[in-house]
Amino acid sequence: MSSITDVAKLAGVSPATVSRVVSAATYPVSAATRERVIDAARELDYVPNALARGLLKSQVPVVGVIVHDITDPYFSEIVRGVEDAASHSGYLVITCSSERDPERENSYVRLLRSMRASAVIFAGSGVDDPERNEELARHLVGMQAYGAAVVHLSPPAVGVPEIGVDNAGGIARMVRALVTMGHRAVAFAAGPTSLYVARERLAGYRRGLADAGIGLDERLVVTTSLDREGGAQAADLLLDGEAAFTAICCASDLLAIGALQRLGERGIRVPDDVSLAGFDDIAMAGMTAPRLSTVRIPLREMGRRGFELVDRALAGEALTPEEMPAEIVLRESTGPPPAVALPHALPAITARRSPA
Amino acid sequence: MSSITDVAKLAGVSPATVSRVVSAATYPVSAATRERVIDAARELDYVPNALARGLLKSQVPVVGVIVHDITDPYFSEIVRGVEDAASHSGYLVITCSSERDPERENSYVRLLRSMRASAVIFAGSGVDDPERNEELARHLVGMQAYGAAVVHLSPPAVGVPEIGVDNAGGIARMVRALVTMGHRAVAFAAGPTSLYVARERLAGYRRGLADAGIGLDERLVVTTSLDREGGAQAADLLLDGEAAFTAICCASDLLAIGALQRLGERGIRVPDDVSLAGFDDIAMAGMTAPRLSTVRIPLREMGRRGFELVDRALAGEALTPEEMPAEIVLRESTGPPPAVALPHALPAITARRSPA
DNA sequence: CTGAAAGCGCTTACAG
DNA sequence: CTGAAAGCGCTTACAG
Repeated sequence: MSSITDVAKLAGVSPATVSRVVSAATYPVSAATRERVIDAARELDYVPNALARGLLKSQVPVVGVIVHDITDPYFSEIVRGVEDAASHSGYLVITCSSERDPERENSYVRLLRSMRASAVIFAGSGVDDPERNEELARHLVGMQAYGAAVVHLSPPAVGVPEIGVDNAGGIARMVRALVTMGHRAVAFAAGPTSLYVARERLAGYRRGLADAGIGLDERLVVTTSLDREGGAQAADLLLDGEAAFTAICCASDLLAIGALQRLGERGIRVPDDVSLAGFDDIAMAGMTAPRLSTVRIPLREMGRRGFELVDRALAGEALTPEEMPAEIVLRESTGPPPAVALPHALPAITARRSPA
Repeated sequence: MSSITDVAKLAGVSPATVSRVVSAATYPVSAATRERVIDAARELDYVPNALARGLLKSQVPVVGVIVHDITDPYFSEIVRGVEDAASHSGYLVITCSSERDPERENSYVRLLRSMRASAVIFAGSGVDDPERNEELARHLVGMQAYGAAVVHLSPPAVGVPEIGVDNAGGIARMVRALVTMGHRAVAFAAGPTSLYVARERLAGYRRGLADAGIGLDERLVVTTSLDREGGAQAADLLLDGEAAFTAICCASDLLAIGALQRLGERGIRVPDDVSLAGFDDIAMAGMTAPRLSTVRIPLREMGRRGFELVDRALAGEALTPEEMPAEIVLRESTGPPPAVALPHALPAITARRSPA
């Protein structure tokens, strides 16, 4: 491994001069000297040591992204956006799948701090855990002390996110679209109330109903986990309940996909017997049969924008909160309501199945 | 930001002593001193500077994973496995979506080198590009020069991968399973021949056919891209071709999902009219309707194992190549062949649709 | 335009 | 068991 000193020797100049031509800095160096340095660097296959540089600058061009799970398409899409923007500026991105576990999250942030990462981007929604927040806050203060930026892509435990999502508006619009199709009894599969996003989306459901002048039937709101299992569970709960419904609005695509599957297992056709809508518009939403109607969030764009904010913050600019749009996209999983609503239609559906 | 010196002062000891208690090293320090240091460190919220440490050790506990696209579930699963294993050892993982572009790949590896990352794991299959390989090789030599490990999870341009996958065996077994169900005319949707994996999987198809004593019909092998679009294209090609087939074996799940969708659009039922099989067993394979029969590769496990090898290599051990198994999982997209094979059954299928 | 020198925050022989 | 000193590879005032 050749160092700056090796290059300096070979080029017959001082290390300071090599530094001046090799680093991005714009510093006057004579053309002849510059060329000799470049030749020497190439000859020695010199690659600057970012650690040494980072030690001086007290940070390295690395940004960490805290996600729930990189395997969840919602997050991998965001991470990709961050990566695209970051790599343009010569930054590397570290992925941290915290599984929403405060301990893992803290340990990741501590590691990021010890590495003097230039920034942390929180892509997942916060969970309510005062204990977590105490230690996390300490690390964040520590990071800011050496000049790192912190950006939230979703509401943090306290305060406003640098980049929010119009979660409530998105769901409200979807509910209204369903009402326009003729639905009056729209159920809602909500995520856990400990998650900010889930709460916002539930609020959107309420608002959508209110906008349409439809009263809320608490029996039509089922709270489960924000994944596929939760969706299956929600479908069962609704089907085994008393309240009539002709559409199910889900707080996430994964939830909707789980519901779609369970509905299929129970012989219920979508959208003939019931309409179904998701949220997020992950790639998978366009691959199901029928394809899912959903609310689209520009996930990748959100990641990109997240890095842009990091870049700005690093440049000393103050950040003003912004919000990503959430627009509905209607595909084949939604349609007009059936003649008889579920779960009352269940016996007929079962009968329809058996002879086949 | 307090440094080791600050802690030393507060504890009334030398920086060397602080280093000895704070770093993982097992060095004799009296219990009393140790305690004073720990108290001082806590009081100052001291977090060691990994950059300074890395400068001395000439590497930081960071490993880079080069993937095609973190958004592709095949790769995010692997990355998650690496992450799980890495975080146990206090390593951070950097994701690099190269899009199989030699330039991006080189630039990522160079960045990793400048950061003195402890290792690079190549998760994607190599592409044939001599030019790429020249620069890449230089960077890899550079990394090894400072003690970094390099691990391939798929065949590299030259040599044997540290962790291979039984691609050929997996496809061969799937072909045999289809033959057992009664199929004789099994088509194959292959990936681009420039990709090692794609070539291996094609070889598996050939072998499977040979094992079953069935002659190869070149018209039944269609070469497209390894994604959803490729799958739709493959379905069209086969359907618009002359050769009869009752099953389609795909080189990847994404390919199979694309084919499934196109088949559906053209009114063809799976598995009634044609059987369909994928490869990889990404999460999505279990969510389609019908659920996809496929060949399962333990992706996450592969990632975990990849980091374990890094760990070993870093400890100075020599690595011996190993192979991950690929086992078939039969779900609902495969079944007995229809009475009349495609594409000859097409007119009847079209007729079946129209009246509806 | 160029160089000598100090220093970023650690670790590690070397003494004691 | 503890400490003083050197050095990892850079960058940046400060001189010239």
